[in-house]
Amino acid sequence: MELPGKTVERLSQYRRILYDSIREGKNYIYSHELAKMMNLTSVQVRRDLMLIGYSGSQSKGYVIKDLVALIGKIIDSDQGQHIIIVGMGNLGRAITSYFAGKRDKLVIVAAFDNDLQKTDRIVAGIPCYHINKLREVVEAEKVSIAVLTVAPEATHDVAKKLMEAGVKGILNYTSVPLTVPPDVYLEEYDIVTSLEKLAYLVKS
Amino acid sequence: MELPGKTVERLSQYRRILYDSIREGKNYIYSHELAKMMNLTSVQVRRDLMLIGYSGSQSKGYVIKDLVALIGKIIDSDQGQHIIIVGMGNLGRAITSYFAGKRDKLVIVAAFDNDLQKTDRIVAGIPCYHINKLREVVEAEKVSIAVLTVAPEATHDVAKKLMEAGVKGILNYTSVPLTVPPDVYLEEYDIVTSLEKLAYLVKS
DNA sequence: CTTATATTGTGAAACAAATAGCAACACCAC
DNA sequence: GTGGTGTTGCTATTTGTTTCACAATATAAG
Repeated sequence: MELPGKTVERLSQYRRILYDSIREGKNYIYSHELAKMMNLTSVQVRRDLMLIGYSGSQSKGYVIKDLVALIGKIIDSDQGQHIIIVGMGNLGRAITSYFAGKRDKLVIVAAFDNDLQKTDRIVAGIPCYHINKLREVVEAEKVSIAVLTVAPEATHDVAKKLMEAGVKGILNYTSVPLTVPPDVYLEEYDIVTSLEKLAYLVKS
Repeated sequence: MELPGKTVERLSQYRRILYDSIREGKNYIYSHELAKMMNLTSVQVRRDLMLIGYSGSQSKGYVIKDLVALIGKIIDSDQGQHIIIVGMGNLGRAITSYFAGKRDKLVIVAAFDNDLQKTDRIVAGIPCYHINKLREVVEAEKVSIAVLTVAPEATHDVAKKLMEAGVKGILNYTSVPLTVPPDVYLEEYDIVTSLEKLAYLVKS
C-alpha cells in the first residue's frame, strides 16, 4: 500500500490527538471532531482513513483504540527504529530533550559531535560520541534514521558518512540542501525558509 | 502577483545559494547549476523564475545580482519585519542563536517566557520579557511574526494572545495543531511527525 | 412503520505542483 | 555566413492532493 506523504503526516498527528482522547476516556470519535482538532475538514479525515482501509460505524464514528492500533501498524516497525542526532549544538540538544520518551517505537540511541568537550559523555540523557565513531555505532545499534543539526560547512561530509554507514532516513535541519540516492529518504525543514515564507505571506 | 507556496520556499533557498555564489565571485549562473545545488531539475528553476517574471540571458544564464535583488523585492518588506520568540526553552534559544543576524530584513526583537529566571534579562542576545508583556511589546515594536516554542498545554492560550496583539504570521513548533483566521498565516513543523513520516518511508 | 437527522464512504471534479517537450535564440567554430 | 551546441521561456501534460456532491446506512423520534 502506497500512501500519499501528506496522509502519512496527518496519520501521525491523528494518533497523537487520539491518545489524548483516550486519556480523556473517549472510546469513539467522529470525523468532524477529529477534523476540528486538527484544523481540517471532515472529508479529508474520512478520505485519509479510507486510504488506510479503516471503517467506522455510521452512527458512533470511529473506534479510537482500533484506529490507533491500525495507524501503529502502518507507521511503526515491530522491532522499532533507532535514531541518532548528529551535531549536539543548541538545536540537537533541544530536539533530544523534546523527543525523549515521546514514542515507544522510535528511540534516540546516540548523539555525535566533533567537540571533545561533549564527546564520550552523556548529554541531554543520551551518550554522545565523537563523529569518527559514527559508522561503528550506526552498525552496532542498527540505526536507520538520523537527525542532522551540524554546522552548514560540515553538512555534505556528514551526510555522506551517514549514507555510507547505512542510514536510510535523514531529517535535515541544516540550511544546506542535500542530494540523496533513491533508496534514502530525506525531509528538510529550514527555519530561515519558513520565516521568509511567512514574511512573504504577511507582507501581502 | 500570487506565487505558489512551494515557489516562495524555493526562492528563499535560491537566494541563500546565490549569496554564496556571489561570495565566490560568480556573476552569472545557469538554471542547471542552481538546480544541481538545490537538488531539483533545471526546468523547475526556470519555471520558478518565469513566475516571478525574471529573464536571463540565453547564453550566459541569469545575472546573480539582479536575481537576488528581485527575490528580495518579492520576499522582503522595505521597512523589514520584526519577529518574536515565544517560549525560551531549548528550542527557542536554539532558533534565536541560529537565526541571529542571518537576515537584514527579518529581525528577532524580543523573546517571552513565563519563567521568572529568564525574564527581564538578555537571553541568547535578545531581551526576554514575561509573557504578560506580550501585547505591549508587540504593539511597541510592530511585531508581525511569532515563533511559537512553548509547552503544549500553553499553545492555544498563547496563540490567542498573539493574534489579539496583532501578530499576522505564526511559525508553530509545538506539537499542538492550531486554528487561525484567514488573515493570519500559519506554518507548522512538528518534529515527531517528521520522524514518524521518515519511519514510515524507511520501513517500506 | 415512517420520517428526520447525522454520519460514513467514495466517485468525480477542481486545484496545485512537477515534469515533459519544444520553439526561439545566442554563441562558437569553421 | 552556416551549422552545431547549449541555453532560456513557455505551453501542454501528468501527477498528486483536496474538495464537492451525494448515495448508503444507522439511529432516534413520532
